Amino acid sequence: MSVREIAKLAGVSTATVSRVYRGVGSVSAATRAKVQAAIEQYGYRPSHLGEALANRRHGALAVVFPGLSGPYFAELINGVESVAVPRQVSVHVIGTHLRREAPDELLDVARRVDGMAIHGGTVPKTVIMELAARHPVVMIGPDPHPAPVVVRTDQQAFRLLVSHLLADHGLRKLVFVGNPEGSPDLTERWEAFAAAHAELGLRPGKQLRTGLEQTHGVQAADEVLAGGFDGAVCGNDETALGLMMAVLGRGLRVPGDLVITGVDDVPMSSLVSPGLTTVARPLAELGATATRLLLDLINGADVVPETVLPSRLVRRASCGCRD
Amino acid sequence: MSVREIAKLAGVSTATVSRVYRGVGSVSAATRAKVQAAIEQYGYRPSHLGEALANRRHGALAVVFPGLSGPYFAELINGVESVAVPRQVSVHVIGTHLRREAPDELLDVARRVDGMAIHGGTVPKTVIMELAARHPVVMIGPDPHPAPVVVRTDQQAFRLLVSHLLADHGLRKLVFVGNPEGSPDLTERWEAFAAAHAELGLRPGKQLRTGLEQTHGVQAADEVLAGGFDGAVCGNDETALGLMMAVLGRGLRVPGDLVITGVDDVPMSSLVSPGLTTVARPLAELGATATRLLLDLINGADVVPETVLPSRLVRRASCGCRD
DNA sequence: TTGAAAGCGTTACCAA
DNA sequence: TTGGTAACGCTTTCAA
Repeated sequence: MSVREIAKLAGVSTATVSRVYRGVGSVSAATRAKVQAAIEQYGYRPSHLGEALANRRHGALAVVFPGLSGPYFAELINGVESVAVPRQVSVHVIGTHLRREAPDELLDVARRVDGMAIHGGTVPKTVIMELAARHPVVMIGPDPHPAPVVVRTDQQAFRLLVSHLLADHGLRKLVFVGNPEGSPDLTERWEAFAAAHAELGLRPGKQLRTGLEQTHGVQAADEVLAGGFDGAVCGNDETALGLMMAVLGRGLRVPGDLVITGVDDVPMSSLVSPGLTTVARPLAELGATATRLLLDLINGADVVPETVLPSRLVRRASCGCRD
Repeated sequence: MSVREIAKLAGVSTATVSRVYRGVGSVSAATRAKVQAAIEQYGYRPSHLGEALANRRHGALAVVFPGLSGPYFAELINGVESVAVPRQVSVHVIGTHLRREAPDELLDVARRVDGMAIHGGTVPKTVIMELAARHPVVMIGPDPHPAPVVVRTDQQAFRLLVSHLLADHGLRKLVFVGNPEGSPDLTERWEAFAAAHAELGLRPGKQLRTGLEQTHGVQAADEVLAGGFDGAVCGNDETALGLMMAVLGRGLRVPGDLVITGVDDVPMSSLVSPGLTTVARPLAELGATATRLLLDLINGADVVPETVLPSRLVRRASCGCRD
C-alpha cells in the first residue's frame, strides 16, 4: 500500500492523496471523499520512511540515560513525553547501562533522530562533542564537559539539608552515601556536603562509595552501621530507601538509631514510615524543559545555554523532625 | 554529506561508495582507499532513512510495556537488548503507562519498526489484532487475547509457593495482594492461589486489589495489617518489598507478625533481611526469547506459537523458613 | 572492477 | 482545484 496505489485506486494523483491525508492544501469535497474512501478501505498509512525522507526530518528524538530502572528515570521520561507526545514527536529511550559499546551505539542512534537529550555522566566527553558537532544536543543535569545546552537543578536545598542536620539536629558524624566519581550530580552534592561542614568549622564526614540504586543502599547498611555514624546523607532517595529498609530489617530505628536522608523526593519517600527527609527536585519539569529546548534547537531557534531549576528541602521524620 | 557528494569527491560512482562503506561486492584496493579517505575526511555516515527505504527494513523493533519503572522491566529489556544489539537491531522501548492515547501511538510506532514485542495486558484486544494483522507481533507473558506468538512463564512454582505456605507453614488466613483484573499475569496467579487452597479443601483467602509498584505495596500495609492475616501473597516482588518496608517501619516483624512473599526474584529480594521468599522467573530469558522469535518472524521464518519458560520456587526467610 | 539508472514512498514546487 | 515531476539518500541490477 503506497501513495501511488491509493492514487490509482481513487483515480487521482499522489499529490492529492498526500494533501487529503494530511489535511492541507485545497481539495474539493468530492475528491476528498473519494480519496478518504480508498484510504480507509485499504487501511492506508503513509510510510514513515518516505515521509521522513521527503521532510528531511525524523520526527523523533532520543533520551540517553545511564540506566532505565527506577522512579527517577521514570519521572524524567514522563516529563520528556509530556512535551514530545503532544507535538507528535516520538521518543527513543536509550539506557546505556554504561556499557562500553555505548558510544558507537549513540552514533548510530543519532542517525535515526533529529536530536538527543543526554543525561550527565553517561558518555565520555569525546562522544558528546562528536555528537554535538553534528546534531542538536541538550544535556540533562550537570556534566563536567563543555556542552552546548544544559538543564539542571541547583544544589541549594541539598546544602541546606546538610546544614539542617548539623545545626538543628546537632549531628556530628555524618556519612555521605554515594560515589562522587561516578556521577557529576553526586560530585556537586559531595562538594555541597563538604561546604556545609566547613561553614560550621567542621570537617566533612566520611564518604561511602556506592551506586545509585535501591540495592546499593541495602548493601551499604553493614558498613554504615559498623561506622558508628549518627546520620547517613544519601546521594538519592533510592539508596536512602534501600538503606532504611535494611536498617529497619535489623530491628533498629530511624531516626532513633540512625538518621537517613535522600534526594529527589520520589513517590515512595512520602509514603514510607518514617517519611524520608529529602530534597525535592522538579524531575518532570527537568525532562520537559530539556525537551522543549531540544525541539527549539532542532527548529533552529536560539536557545539559552544554561537553565537552572530550583530544588526544595522537604523535612519529614527520618531526619528527626517530628512529622 | 550524501553518497553523491562523497562519490564526487572520490571520483567514483555512488554504487562504489556504497560498496566500500558496507564492505561488500568487489572493489579494487586503490579505489577502496580513495573512497575510505573521502569517507573519513568528511565523517560521512549514511542516512538511516535512505538505507532503510532502499532496504525496505527499519532495522528496529519496539517493545511495549505498561510502564517502565522498576527492576522487572529493566531485566526484561536487558534480555531484549542482549539479542537485538548484537544483531544491529535497535530497540524502541515504549511505556504506555496505560494511557488512553496508547493505541494510536502504537499504530504510529508500528510505522517506524519492523515488528513489535508487546507485554500482556498493555493494550486492548482490537489494537493487538489490528497490529498483528499488518506487522510481526510477539506477546510477552499471558494475554487473554488470541495472539499469534506468545512467550510466557508457567505458574507451577507459584502454586507450589501457596501450597508451601498452607501445608508446610500451616497458614490459614492468606491475602492475595494484587489486582487480577488489571493484568493477565495476575489473573493466572489468582487462579493458582485459589487452586492451591481448593486442593487442601480450603476456601481461597481474600483479595486485596493494588497496583504492581513498590508504592502500592506500602499503601496496602494498613489494610493488610487491619485484616488480621497471617500471610500476604503478593503479585510481585515490588509490592512485597513495599509492604515489607511498611510493616518493618511500624516496628513489626516479618515473618513473625506477618509472612510476606513475592514473585520475580528481583535483585532486592535476596538482599533484604529477612530475605524475600518468591518465585524466580527467567525475565531476561523471557525478553531474549521474545526477541529471537520476533526477529525470526520478521525474517519470514516459521515460529512456534507458544513458548513456556519454567519458574522456580525460592524459599528464603520471609515465609518462615529458616534461612 | 565499475558505473548508469531504476526504485524505495513520500512531499513540494510549479504549471495547468 | 489538480497533476506532473523533481527531489530526499540510499541500494541494487544490469551492462560495460
